[in-house]
Amino acid sequence: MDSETVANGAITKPKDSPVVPGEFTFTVSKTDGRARTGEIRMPRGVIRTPAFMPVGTAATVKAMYPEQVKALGADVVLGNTYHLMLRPGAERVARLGGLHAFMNWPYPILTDSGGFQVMSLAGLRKIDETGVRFQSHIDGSRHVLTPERSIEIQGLLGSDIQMQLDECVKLPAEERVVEKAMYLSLRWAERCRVAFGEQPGKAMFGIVQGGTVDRLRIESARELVGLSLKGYAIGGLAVGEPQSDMLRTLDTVGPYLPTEKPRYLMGVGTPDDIVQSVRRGVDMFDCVMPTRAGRHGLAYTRFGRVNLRNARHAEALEPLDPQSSCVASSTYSRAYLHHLVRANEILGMMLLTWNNLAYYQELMAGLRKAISDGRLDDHIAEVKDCWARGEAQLAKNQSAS
RNA sequence: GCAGCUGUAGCUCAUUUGGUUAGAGCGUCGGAUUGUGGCUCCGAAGGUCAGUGGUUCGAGUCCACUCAGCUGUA
Repeated sequence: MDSETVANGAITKPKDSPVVPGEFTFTVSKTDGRARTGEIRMPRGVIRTPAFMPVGTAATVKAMYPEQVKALGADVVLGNTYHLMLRPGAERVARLGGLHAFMNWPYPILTDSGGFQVMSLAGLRKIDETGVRFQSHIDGSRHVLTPERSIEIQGLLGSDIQMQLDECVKLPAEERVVEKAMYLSLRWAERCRVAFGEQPGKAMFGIVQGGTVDRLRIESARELVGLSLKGYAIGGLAVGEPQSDMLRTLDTVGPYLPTEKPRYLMGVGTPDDIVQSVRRGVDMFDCVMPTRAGRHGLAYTRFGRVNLRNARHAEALEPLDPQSSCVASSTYSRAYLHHLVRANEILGMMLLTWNNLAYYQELMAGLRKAISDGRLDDHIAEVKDCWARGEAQLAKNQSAS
């Protein structure tokens, strides 16, 4: 564990992170098959890729101190247009000095455009060429989000990597629905690019859509690349389709994306999803899995998943992972975590979120090193073997008790 | 002591004038969760309807007694 984070049991003030003026750049230092490792540089810092970005929707990575998130090795967090525009409001965040100062995270921030949340959260929503009309899930108030307004909001927040507004379709869906959403997203990408203009040191990413239809994905990627953006996201995956469909879609899209630009697979995923996607050349990920699962009592570890709600942990004195450098993983007994989760105690959420993010960052660091060393496939085999052995052990303990 | 009320799943309660296999919420035991609602969803286990006896073709339901709890009263 980074001593900075736990010195004297207190969260310490982070060292100032002076903003270094400069361009937004991506350099690949090593490849292994289709996988690559490298760095995205921008004034607020460096993102080591492949990267996992903890999700900090409402200007907080839930149940974590920002200082902890950084100490775990996260170089960038995700913030959210939809949530922040509703509460506390983009203009207010701007008046308060921007999102970085507001949430005490001086490092890079990527913001989602709000398209996905409108699909997954908002009530009554209407999508047309101009944008999205929706009702807030908080108070029912009515709002309009256009591509231009989404970029404006992300600018007010001070986001370093801004996402185009897109329409994300839940799968399975009819092909014509997916196609319509893909073309609308393309037109919105162009409007977002114009609205974003030229902003040194910052980037706007486009989002490839098209469901699991190869023809649509290829068309989407081709058109987007024509806009020569600074990075390309693959959206609309892990939204209900089997993993095999997702991986096949990555295989399809990969060749159409420029190798010198970062690739971001949005909303993914489980450790296995991430490992498989890194092999296919993805550089960036974000997912609520480690944080949400943590709040619900599920731990991700080197030895697979552990559901701490389960009665079998009630008197288990061993920690989640005695070898881990993370305090939450190596010091607290499963019995204690079980109790905290059952009692719905805040500390339970904090410790499990901490453990999960630690594991995710450890997973990414391992993948980066393996790519550097040119032994990614061997490394992945080891990682998966460890999950399998852990879960077999858990099953054995269960049948024994 | 007397009178009244109450007794159904671990808990809080349903169960139309007696009528198929007594239900719900919470809890318990599992599972799901992928560009975050600490939200939510799915499945399972769990009952001698306080007990005994009676009336009836048929009783959680009606009657008697016993037990337990609550309230009032001398």
